[in-house]
Amino acid sequence: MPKPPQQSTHCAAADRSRRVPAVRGARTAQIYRVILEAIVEHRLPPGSKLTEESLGEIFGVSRTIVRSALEALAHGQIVALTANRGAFVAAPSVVEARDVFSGRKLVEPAIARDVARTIAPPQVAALRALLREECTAMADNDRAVAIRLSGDFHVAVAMLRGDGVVPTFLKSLVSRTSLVIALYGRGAASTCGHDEHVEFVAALASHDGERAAALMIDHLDHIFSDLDLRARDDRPVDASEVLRASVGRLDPAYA
Amino acid sequence: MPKPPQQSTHCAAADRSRRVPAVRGARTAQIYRVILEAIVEHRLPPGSKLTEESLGEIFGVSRTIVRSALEALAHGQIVALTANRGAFVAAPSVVEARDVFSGRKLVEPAIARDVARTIAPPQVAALRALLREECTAMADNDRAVAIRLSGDFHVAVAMLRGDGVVPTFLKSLVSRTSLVIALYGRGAASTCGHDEHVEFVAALASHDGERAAALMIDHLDHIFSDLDLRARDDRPVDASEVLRASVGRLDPAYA
DNA sequence: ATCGGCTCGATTGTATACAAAACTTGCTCG
DNA sequence: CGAGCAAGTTTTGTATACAATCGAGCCGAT
Repeated sequence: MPKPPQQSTHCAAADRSRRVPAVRGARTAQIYRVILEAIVEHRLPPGSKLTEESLGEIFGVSRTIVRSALEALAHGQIVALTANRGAFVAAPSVVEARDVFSGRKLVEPAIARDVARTIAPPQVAALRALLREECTAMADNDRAVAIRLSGDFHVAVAMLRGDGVVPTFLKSLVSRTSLVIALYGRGAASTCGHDEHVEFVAALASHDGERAAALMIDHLDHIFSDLDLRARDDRPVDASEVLRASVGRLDPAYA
Repeated sequence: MPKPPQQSTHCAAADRSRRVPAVRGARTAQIYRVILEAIVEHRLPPGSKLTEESLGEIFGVSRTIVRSALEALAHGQIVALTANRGAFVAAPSVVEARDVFSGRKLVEPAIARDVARTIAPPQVAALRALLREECTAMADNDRAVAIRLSGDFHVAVAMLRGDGVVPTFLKSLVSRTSLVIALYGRGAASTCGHDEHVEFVAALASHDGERAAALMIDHLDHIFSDLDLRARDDRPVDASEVLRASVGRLDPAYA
């Protein structure tokens, strides 16, 4: 009988920038990441069809790998799988949209309270650095990146308690929030909670957990109330085009 | 271009008892469920090897399906995949064990506060019914079922707010808790928070959110402090045997 | 006796083949 | 002109084949 692997040293040391949920191969993880990023940055709108074979062609792998990545994405509700119909970028219903925000409103204030207690100056500085990036992106009118950074901020706050289940959960909620905004967001309002982020960091820095929690709730309410919850029909986009562009700026391995 | 599927009506209607995270086929879901149950009920101890081919033989499917189920389980950290080595029942490290409890202590009190506000008499009755089941199982000395029901109780509380992301997250934490107990639990202490459950329901019934939250924290602390966090080496068990038994009591389709 | 290396068997990683299902298109008929 | 049907095409679902990798056991050298 084979020996079990040594106990996992938590979430091991070195991964590149963003960790990816347990996905077997490196290639699967790569594809997972590229597709997720395209979705989160609104380059692939909700409802877009993700055909296994064309994805496989783009990434230079067989459907086997692509399927694995799609299943992983489906697990996080980023992609919807329909039997015999295939994979589509998820289009959260209004009910699901409410659910995502209800989840965030449950978890994030609790995180804020926790973090406010233990946060140290260098961590405050790190958050402020993120805010500056956000600011730059908004100044450049780079909407896609601004959306992503805005989400990254919330995740970064959660990660101050260390990586773990809660940050992972929040990551998934943040990604889905991006989908909700893609579907129901109107105009620029949804992206620019920037000032609210600044104020929130101030509350954290002064160890005022209650205030931080309250600000977080307001912030989430604000984003939510800026939605127009009547179904939109963004017309789907050709996934091949979008992803082929992504592959351009990847490791040479995927030339 | 194919039309995207209609927006998901939240978490669609009919599944059998327990829902399963987005897994494509019915067969994959079935296998997922059987393995998960065996793990949660401690019939498959942490570290057990799950060989694709033997599982495939047991369930009468090819490795393709088994792999899919294993990947889904790995996504919830119930199973650990190691490159070129295969799948093992996860053996959470001490760090991970702490993380799981820290996640639960963050989320469950918040849930409790929320539920206490809105709970109605029939829901209280439903929880009490669950408690009676728990009691029965403990009286019968049916440890495996008692463990599962104890977890089910926590999930049931979360589901009072409706199905959604938070209950799903909690389900995953509860499953992992079961693994932690399998590894580090000592004696019967870990299972029988039964009295604490009773008291907790009383707090909910009287709409005392603060008390319910406090009781929940105590309860989780109690379970956690009953652990012996020095690594145990349960010797792994033959997965084939255990699962073959499970298959016995399944749909005739898997004869 | 122990350590290092080698070969063999077992198991996973990936691609591909084939079957089933769904979508498309074009035709017929009302 | 539109609805309905039918063959053909595309795409998914599953099994299987083959290559790559890992671990175990054996052997020989120190």
